[in-house]
Amino acid sequence: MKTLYIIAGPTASGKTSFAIELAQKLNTEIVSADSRQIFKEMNIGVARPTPEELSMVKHHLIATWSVLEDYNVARYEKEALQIIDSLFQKHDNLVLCGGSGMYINAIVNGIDEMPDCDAEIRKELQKTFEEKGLPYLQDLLKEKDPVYFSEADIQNHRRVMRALEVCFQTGKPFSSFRLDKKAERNFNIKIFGIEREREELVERIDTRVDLMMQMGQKEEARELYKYKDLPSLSTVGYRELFEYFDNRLTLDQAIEQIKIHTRQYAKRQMTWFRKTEGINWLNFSKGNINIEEII
RNA sequence: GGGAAAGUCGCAUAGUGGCAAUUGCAACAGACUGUAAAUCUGUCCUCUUCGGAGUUCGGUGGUUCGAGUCCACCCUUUCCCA
Repeated sequence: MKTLYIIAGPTASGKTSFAIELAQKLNTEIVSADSRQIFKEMNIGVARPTPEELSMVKHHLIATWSVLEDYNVARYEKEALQIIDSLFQKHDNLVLCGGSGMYINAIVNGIDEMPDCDAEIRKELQKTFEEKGLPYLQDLLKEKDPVYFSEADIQNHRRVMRALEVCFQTGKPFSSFRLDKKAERNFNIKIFGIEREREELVERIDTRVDLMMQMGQKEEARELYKYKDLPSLSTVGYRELFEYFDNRLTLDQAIEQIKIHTRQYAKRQMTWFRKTEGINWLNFSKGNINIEEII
């Protein structure tokens, strides 16, 4: 039976180097589960593994798509699964490493099949949202899909709009597609969560942000400024620098904001992973982890 | 030395006689089925059997039924003139 080793955890916890070590021990390859490292235009700011690291172990789904692309979890699930299947042809074990909880969840539990939606519909909804506000969309959802309306987070305009776009696209309620069916996978899954004491994680985040700046994150962001309104560029480490370019922040303020927002992101990741079923926590703040033991 | 302004719950900010006190940030907890490094929710003086109870607005006194708000003095800070 094939086994997929999943390495999850908050940003700056040390997933990358651990995954590489593990993959080397298992003599296998790594599939990324990172919603931002997948873009080829983003490098420094998303802490993509270095060329050296990438050469140590073969990586997949890193720098493979353009930020212009409309990427999403469903695409990720399909693509990653395909890669995983083909890699299992020649390997007994594989490593999946990343911090995007939803992406990992799509691999582990699957995600219900939903019809594609025209970009036009989303644009229309966005416009309606800006012109008429959330309450209007809430009313619309209540009418189109009372089931989802009663159970969804109605305050979250993203949730409301996503449901509506499916309703409009298909003429059926969004909830009718939400089967919450657990996917069958033909391989074993072992999930490990990397954990660090908060104080240490904060330190690591701060140092990493400073290092990114030294490595030219400002220049990278400048290059991507033209894409600043794309969803993919709505990313910590970029949006703050865009504000600096717009003279809304000083450079020091932008850097400070990046550090704060990265901490908050890490916290959200922990909230997500804490509820992940079957996760084995490895506390890197408390001594060394013996890889042999977890294999 | 003289004059002016200001001190509010971690930081910033509102409040000019009825206030446990506005808003933003941070922090903490949480949600998450196609934007997910996104987006959203709750808590945030203390205690609480969640009904309340007890302490607050630089300090000390005072006026008032009632003071963050008015008065006096003191302390501290900033600015201007020396």
